[in-house]
Amino acid sequence: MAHPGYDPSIPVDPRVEALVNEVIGRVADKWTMLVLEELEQGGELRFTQIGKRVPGISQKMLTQTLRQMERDGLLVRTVYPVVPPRVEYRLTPLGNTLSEAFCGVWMWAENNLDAIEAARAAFDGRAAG
Amino acid sequence: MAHPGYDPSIPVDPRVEALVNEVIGRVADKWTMLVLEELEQGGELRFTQIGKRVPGISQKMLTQTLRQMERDGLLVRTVYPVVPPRVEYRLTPLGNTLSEAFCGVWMWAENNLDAIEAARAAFDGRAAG
DNA sequence: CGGAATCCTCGATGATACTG
DNA sequence: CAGTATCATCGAGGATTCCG
Repeated sequence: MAHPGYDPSIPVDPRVEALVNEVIGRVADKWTMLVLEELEQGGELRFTQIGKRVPGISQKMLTQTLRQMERDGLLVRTVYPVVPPRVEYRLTPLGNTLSEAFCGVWMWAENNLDAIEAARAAFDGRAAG
Repeated sequence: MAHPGYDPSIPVDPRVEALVNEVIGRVADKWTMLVLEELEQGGELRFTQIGKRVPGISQKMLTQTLRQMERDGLLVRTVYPVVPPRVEYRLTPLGNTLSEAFCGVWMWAENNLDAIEAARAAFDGRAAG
């Protein structure tokens, strides 16, 4: 991987590499990224609030995403024993650092939207013509 | 989104936001990220070389991923008219900047593998016990 | 070698209904 | 409200075959 500290001459532990890939695959998940962003913005949010803030997510995927994130230590789930039930989600410090790490990608996407659209138009033009 | 320049009081153009989400969804794709890393490391690589370096990718997905990345302007595809065919792929500057942007996420994953495994173990222990 | 085309499967996801 | 459980689908992706 091309990041500081990577040296191709030093073989990476395959188990470590596999786990990194698995973790990347997980956190790079569409819903995970969107939920992460909403909690970063919103602080502590309830189940339904998150659902409203993430357009298009189904209740099933929201539950599933939140469970995985909780299991990975990205957020904490707090149940208030009241009726009706009240469940709050908030990022852990680990979740916050991941959010920061993704910051560069969000900025890249915003900064390069035009370049990408231009590239696509050029590519499609080539394909057509 | 929680990144510099984001202000919730300024409504984001929905079209821009949709496109950002689409781009994020694309580049955050598992295969895209892995191919990006290999090209960042390897410089100019041939189709088969990339396939070997990305364990588990099928020929179909490799082709598909490379086409999308080419269309998005992340890499250039060069065909040498020789026999047998020789096709080289290399990142564009845009591809390089994306790779840099992802660098933070790779580092996060590596640096926090232990924390994630510990969180999972704790979560699973709670669930079982 | 570097694909394109085809078929097929399986898992991710959505929709729906029910519950503490 | 915040889920769980169940069923249905749909498309991503793998396997295979063929080609310039």
